Amino acid sequence: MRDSEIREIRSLAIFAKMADEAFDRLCRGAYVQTFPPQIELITEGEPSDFLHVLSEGRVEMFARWNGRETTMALLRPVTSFILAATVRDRPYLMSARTLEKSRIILLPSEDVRAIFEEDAAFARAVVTELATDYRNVVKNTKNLKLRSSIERLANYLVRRQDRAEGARTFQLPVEKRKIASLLGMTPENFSRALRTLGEYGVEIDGLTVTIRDREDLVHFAKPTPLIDDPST
Amino acid sequence: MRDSEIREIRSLAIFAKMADEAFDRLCRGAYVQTFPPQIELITEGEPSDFLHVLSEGRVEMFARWNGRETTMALLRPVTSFILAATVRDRPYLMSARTLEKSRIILLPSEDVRAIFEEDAAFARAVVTELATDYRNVVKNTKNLKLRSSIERLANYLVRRQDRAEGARTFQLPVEKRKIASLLGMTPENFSRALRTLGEYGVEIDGLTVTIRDREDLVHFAKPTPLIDDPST
DNA sequence: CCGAATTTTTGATCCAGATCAAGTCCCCGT
DNA sequence: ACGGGGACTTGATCTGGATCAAAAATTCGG
Repeated sequence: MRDSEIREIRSLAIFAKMADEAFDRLCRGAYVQTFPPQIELITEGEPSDFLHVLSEGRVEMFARWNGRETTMALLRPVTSFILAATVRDRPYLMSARTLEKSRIILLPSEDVRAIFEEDAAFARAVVTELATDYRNVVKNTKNLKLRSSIERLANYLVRRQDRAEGARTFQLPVEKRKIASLLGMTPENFSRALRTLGEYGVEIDGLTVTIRDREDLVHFAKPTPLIDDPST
Repeated sequence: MRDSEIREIRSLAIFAKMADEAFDRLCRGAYVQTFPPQIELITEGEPSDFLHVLSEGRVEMFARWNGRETTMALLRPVTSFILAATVRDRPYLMSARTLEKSRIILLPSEDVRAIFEEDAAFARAVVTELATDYRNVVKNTKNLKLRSSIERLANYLVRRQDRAEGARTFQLPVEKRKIASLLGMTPENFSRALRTLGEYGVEIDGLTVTIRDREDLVHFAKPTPLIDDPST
């Protein structure tokens, strides 16, 4: 593993405070791999042999049942993923695929669990991470159950604008069909919903979004930190 | 706190392995309260001052947004709830109300966090609990996004029968409207879906369900451990 | 730069599930 | 036992969103 990668991992909240010795041991068993786009990195149901860290590129988490498929999350560097499966030593609940050429760091789950037993700082960080993830999934459930699809889209755009530091114009992070699936809607419905939001000052050109009147959009979207703030 | 209650809490996986000293300290600050039915124990958005343990009775977790409300979970003894909010010292994401007369043990969140910092066994147990909870919410999301409402209901009944150790006849745990909301459907739609499942050998009389032909129902429901097994 | 494949949009239609409106049933307190 | 209120069911209707179909716009490999 490159020095830059080691520093990268180290900077993740989950690894930041653990003892050097433990961190070194974790890195010893780790390896890095670069994948082309559209590679299925992990498949739901399989044993969780590695904790994954996305170092470069883009990854989609998704799930399948009975011939259907839905996007569960879109990841960008630097993030770890499938921590819960690793910790519990249980099969993956979600699958993951690269959306573009991506570099993934693989940490053997056994090592992660072993070091977790020994290093208290690491254990605490894992708790914080899992609690945060848990709360984000709960927020997502509320989003799905309490809002219509157009409301979810409106709030998604508001959040995107926040992420773009409030810029009037910003880019959607991935193709629309993925965002549609993430929000629990079809591409067709997504497209129409976007047009409908034109009434509230949303303009769209390809992946470029312009929010003409944020006030107006927010008034419609009615965001709340209890659903829409990913940090709390 | 009564001796029986102390033993009760102690038997929860999350508290089972911690040091006696730490456990005693946790109990010292704890107190117990009995609530009548329909009392809102906690309200989303409020600071998470206590980790709650349901000792007797029944509790509903629910969430509100923009005048709408949805059931998030139904709890029965003995369970802790809102662990993630406590650990992260963040506002509750869900509200909770008693469905019947209930006894609740309240553990000051500050104590929980303090002891969590000191007692490694407790920290590990918290991780396991959070990872399990996280995975259950993910399963729930898959259930919501990948299945129609009648498929969710069919799988719910299969799970219920499992919980009743496979008995042909068993009782629904709460009023139907709550189950409907939990499954993300209206009471009317719930009622009709139940009738529709008659085709697959489901009979209903009040809260009493009889599964005439489990094979048939399972064939329709297509359960998978990656959604329907709460233990993995 | 061209052609093929994929995504996106638009239109038409369909359907699952919501809403509205009445009953009916059941529980519960007096 | 009776009356009242909520829960449940049933029917009628409506609608958000899905599906089907087919252009239009993009992307990408060669």
